[in-house]
Amino acid sequence: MTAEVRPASPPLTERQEARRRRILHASARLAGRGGFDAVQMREVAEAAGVALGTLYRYFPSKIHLLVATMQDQLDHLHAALRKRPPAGETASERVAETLMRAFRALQREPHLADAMVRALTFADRSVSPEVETVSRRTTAIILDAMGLEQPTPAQLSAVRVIEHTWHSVLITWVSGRASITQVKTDIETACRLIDLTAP
Amino acid sequence: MTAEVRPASPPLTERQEARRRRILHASARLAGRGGFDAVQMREVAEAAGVALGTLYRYFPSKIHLLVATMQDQLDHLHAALRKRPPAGETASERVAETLMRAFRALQREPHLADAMVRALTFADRSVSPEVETVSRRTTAIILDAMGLEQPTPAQLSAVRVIEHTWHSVLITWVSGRASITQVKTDIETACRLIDLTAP
DNA sequence: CGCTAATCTAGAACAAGTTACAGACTTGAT
DNA sequence: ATCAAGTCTGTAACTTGTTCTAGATTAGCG
Repeated sequence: MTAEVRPASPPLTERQEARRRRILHASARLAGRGGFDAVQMREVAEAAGVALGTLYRYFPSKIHLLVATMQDQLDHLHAALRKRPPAGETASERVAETLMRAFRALQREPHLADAMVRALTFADRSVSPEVETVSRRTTAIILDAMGLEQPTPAQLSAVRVIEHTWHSVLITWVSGRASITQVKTDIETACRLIDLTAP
Repeated sequence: MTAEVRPASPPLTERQEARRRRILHASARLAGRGGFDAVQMREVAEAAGVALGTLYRYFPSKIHLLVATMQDQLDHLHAALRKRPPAGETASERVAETLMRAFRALQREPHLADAMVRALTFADRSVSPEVETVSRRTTAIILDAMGLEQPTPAQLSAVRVIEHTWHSVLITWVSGRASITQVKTDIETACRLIDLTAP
């Protein structure tokens, strides 16, 4: 019920690392079909070839599991983005371009997006550290796109608002309440804040 | 599993209206204690003096119930805001002031806020109409604060981003990942977008 | 190798959201 | 006032996330 103290996790053995991978893989695969609801802990455990208790030892809840899945996907995305950086003239264009590229990646797996986004926003305090990690990685991606050495406090505020918009627009998109054009407009609108802070 | 077609709901008898009120009241009271988890359907039914099946006839899921609870609270808020409109000079100041007032109202009942915000963002497609209603009311509150007759498309975009920021910052606040000062800063930053669209 | 602690497995058990159903009660129209 | 249709009640069952337990396996160490 309350958050656990997380002592710096001991290094995993090879077989444990493999188990962890299998679990995350199974999670992503099931999510890729029916979304959040299709990720059922018993099925994940079976697909990963581990006992239910073991699954819970690795990921203390379904939300933890899905947030970890998201961390994983974000890593892939960040790597892909580094390979081909955005080409826009201004910082705000580059950020918007980057986020739209991320969005198109999500569009390719809408069910997976559903599972990850719902888990991320439903997460309670016990998952805060993991959600923070996701947030930091997102921030890093945006700052990368801006291409700044030392962002000013005003710029960091703008980035925060852009991130809020990003998360919330994803929610409305996965729940079918926003069209793809709407997503694009909202992201671009939020990105204008960057121009406001660097004239 | 899939969304139902909702035929324009027939008018409720007096006793039915009373039942509905009792249910919403019980929901808000339980939420006011332990938040989302404390709103347990069996307990709501018992506290409202209706059978479990009846509760589900009025609100087809826990999420529907909590979103309806939010609609209810928003109405109260909107009424209170109309009585004492925001006093700021510029539109963006007035919007920021209004949202901060709403935020202070939520702070007074943090558990209730938790329940409503979590439900709102976890809602899937089957709850879209109800969530849309909440969104429209929020938009109305913001437009009221701006005090405009005919908002331009650009201004409507800005309002959308402000709303995204509002929802997302609430999520981070209820999950303990953002301080109250952070909330204030983020709201004010988003509101700057309004100035950008009306020079 | 042989021991000990940690980990893993299989499966039962529990909790809360949701559904199903039989019988009692209301409502509205005649 | 009576009847049919719709609603409500009480209760059990079902589903899926989560916890627990007893015994098998594994890892690390002397």
